[in-house]
Amino acid sequence: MSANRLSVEPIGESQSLKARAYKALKSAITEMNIYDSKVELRLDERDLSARFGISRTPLREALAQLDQEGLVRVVARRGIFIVRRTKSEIMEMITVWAALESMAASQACTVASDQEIAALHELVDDFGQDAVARRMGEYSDANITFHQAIIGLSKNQLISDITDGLFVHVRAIRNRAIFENDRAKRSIADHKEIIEALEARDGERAGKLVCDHTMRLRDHVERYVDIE
Amino acid sequence: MSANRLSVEPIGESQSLKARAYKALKSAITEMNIYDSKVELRLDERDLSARFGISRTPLREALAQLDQEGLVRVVARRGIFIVRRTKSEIMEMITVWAALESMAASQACTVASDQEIAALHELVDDFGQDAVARRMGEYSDANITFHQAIIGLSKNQLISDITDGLFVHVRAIRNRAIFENDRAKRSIADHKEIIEALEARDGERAGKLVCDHTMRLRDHVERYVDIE
DNA sequence: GGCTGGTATATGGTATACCAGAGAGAATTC
DNA sequence: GAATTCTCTCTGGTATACCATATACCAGCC
Repeated sequence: MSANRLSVEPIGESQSLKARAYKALKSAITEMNIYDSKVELRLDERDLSARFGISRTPLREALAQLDQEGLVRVVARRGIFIVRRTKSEIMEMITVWAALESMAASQACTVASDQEIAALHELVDDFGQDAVARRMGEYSDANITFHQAIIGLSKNQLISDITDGLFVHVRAIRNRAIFENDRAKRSIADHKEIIEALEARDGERAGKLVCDHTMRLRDHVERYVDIE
Repeated sequence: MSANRLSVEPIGESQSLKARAYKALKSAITEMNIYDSKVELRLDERDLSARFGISRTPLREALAQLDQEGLVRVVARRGIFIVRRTKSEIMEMITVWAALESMAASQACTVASDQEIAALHELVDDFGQDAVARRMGEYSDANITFHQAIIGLSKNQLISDITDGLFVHVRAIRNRAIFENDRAKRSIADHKEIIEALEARDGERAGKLVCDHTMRLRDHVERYVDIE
């Protein structure tokens, strides 16, 4: 190591208080099981600012951002409430997810490299039938990882950004038996088929497979998941 | 615009200053031709708050929201800048638009009423060949109206919200010869075909037609529109 | 004369005080 | 005792003062 040269990265890059409050709040909200029983859905600006050790101003800006993202709803002189999405809103999100990932898969066939596509195998193979028997939470995460990977192959940053926003909400109901065992097995078969289409550079087929796959999930949630 | 029309706001004062500042700024930004020559792209918080007659606090919140939407970029101790999207960003937006409107058309086949679909004819027929010769700006607006109508038929609020956000950006480059005469004629033919598919309740075909139609626009912009 | 380092200022970030309206519970009326 | 009104408090909205730093400009040293 060249000790004769000063470290080029003293940086520090101290984030703004707003950004830090935003991250902290977002992860706190997404971690908690807002669909379970009687969790407190109300927040208080002054209380939060005190607990974060910052003033209300940057905290308010963070809350305003979360409000726009739909994680929280700020009501004048009433309070700040963590929002539970309705079932139909979840349906809409999955529909948008299906449309965008389908397009991403289609595009990936022309812009992704062979290595990138090949890398998808790991995301599926690591999760054989034994693993399926593990906690569904793990499978759910691996499942979302796979889908995010496909989206990433499209090199379309906007699609990635939008779907990331959606996954935050969809993940919140993952524990509600969306992915039970049978679905997991079927899901893995679907995933392998999708990879095949990508490897064959068949954009139309890849798009259709992805769309159908996700729309089946949508129908499943519609039928078996009970929210509210 | 009809200035003699009654204000749609029954009360007017109930909106927060933030909301009003947001609306005012957003319309001001979207109206200006930010891709033209040497427009001033820099904003100043204090100057704006003075001109709006409000304090910096609600103005800053409005700006933060515009920042998150991507219309503006707030840089600490540097300034606030109206952002010009890059060409590749516009490409991504049109791609997302294609994916979502395609899905919307497909869904519309099952959830839209006959009357709702029939109403689409007006949006196309009112714009015959004569009208095509009018200012392209008008056509562009009518064009977007048609697409928004299809999206509305899907009854998917999320798709409407996302695409509304995209149209704001796409409209900003509408004057840059996206829709020249030939394309307009072809476009109208496409639109009629789309309506046929919807009337036949052929979701798959409607989706594909819409997708192809918009992706052709994408290719056109890719080839002929020069940004930056 | 040109580079270096200090300094003024412009600008977004943050803290804080105050405002106004919604709600709950006390006070009042019948 | 029940319905109504009043008041008090709690909460988000707004105004304002101050803070920290990026930038430009200026002075001074080589």
